[in-house]
Amino acid sequence: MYRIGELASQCDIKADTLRFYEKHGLLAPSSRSESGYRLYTKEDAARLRFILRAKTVGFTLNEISELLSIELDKANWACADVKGMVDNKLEQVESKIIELTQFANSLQSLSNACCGGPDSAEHCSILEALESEDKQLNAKNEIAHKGHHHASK
Amino acid sequence: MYRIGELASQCDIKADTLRFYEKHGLLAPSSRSESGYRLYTKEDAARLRFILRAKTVGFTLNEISELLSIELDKANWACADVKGMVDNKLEQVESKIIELTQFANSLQSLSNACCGGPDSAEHCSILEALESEDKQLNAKNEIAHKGHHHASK
DNA sequence: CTTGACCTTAGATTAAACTCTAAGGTTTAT
DNA sequence: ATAAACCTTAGAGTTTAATCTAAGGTCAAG
Repeated sequence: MYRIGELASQCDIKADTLRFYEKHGLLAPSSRSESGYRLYTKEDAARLRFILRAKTVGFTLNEISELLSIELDKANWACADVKGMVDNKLEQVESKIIELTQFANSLQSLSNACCGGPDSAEHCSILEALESEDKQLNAKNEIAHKGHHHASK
Repeated sequence: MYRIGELASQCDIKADTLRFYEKHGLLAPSSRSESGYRLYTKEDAARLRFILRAKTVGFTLNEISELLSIELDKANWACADVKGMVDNKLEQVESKIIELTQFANSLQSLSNACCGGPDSAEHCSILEALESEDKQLNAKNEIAHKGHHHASK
């Protein structure tokens, strides 16, 4: 059982942020002490790490709470509904991975093009890298769109 | 050459957002028409797509402009500086990819655990998936930390 | 037995990233 | 030639996600 300050410092956030998440339905402590202190379990901590990870990869708190609501409502949902919702989110995550990978490729090719020496970087342009990335992107999209429809948003 | 509204609707954003990006040094049109209209080139559009992609994968506008400043200043930087900065960002991108992949694994295992039928989802818990994900995560970190130092932040 | 580091609440303030409003100039379509 | 649909600026308003403030209760160490 962690108290609010312990959990906060463990996860490198403020206690305020935990109270904020609680107020907005993302994470409530499993119990309270006699004196009313919030008491977080290991499971609460796992849930928090999930929230923080989701945030760093670009999900909004609303999207995250949508995801977590699957857990809260599980008794009231049919398994098929849950699966649908999860698969939907999974598609979003996978398209983010694709974008990030393209992003990484773009940076990698810039880094590769760069001599790394003491001379001016006149000929190391991120835009040059971007342009080649866009060409790659278009090529990949053509392949991707052959196989399956991508109905995000 | 695109005018502001054309580029905006092409990229599914508001013209306001383009003016905002200009004011904050992220993207200025390459030229103006006689009457003062912003005129964006294909390269400007590529830069915009880069910005938007970076945003969807969780970079802040500040981080993005730091990235793009490499391009603007390239004549004043040594190639080694550019390479260092790019490699630094690349590390951030790669750790985001790792986090997203873990995220995707977690969702995938939830989806797999789910019978997908009309029964209650009582036993399909995202937390169950998260817990196994955390175990995986710890195992992976141990492996990852053997090979190389990870100095993010 | 009190000082300092915790905890509580509710509500105000901040920062980032838009988004809109006002007041007006320009261009294209009929 | 005039209305609709653009464009301009400057600045105000909104949303999201915290972060801080005020006013006070609790606890462990000296």
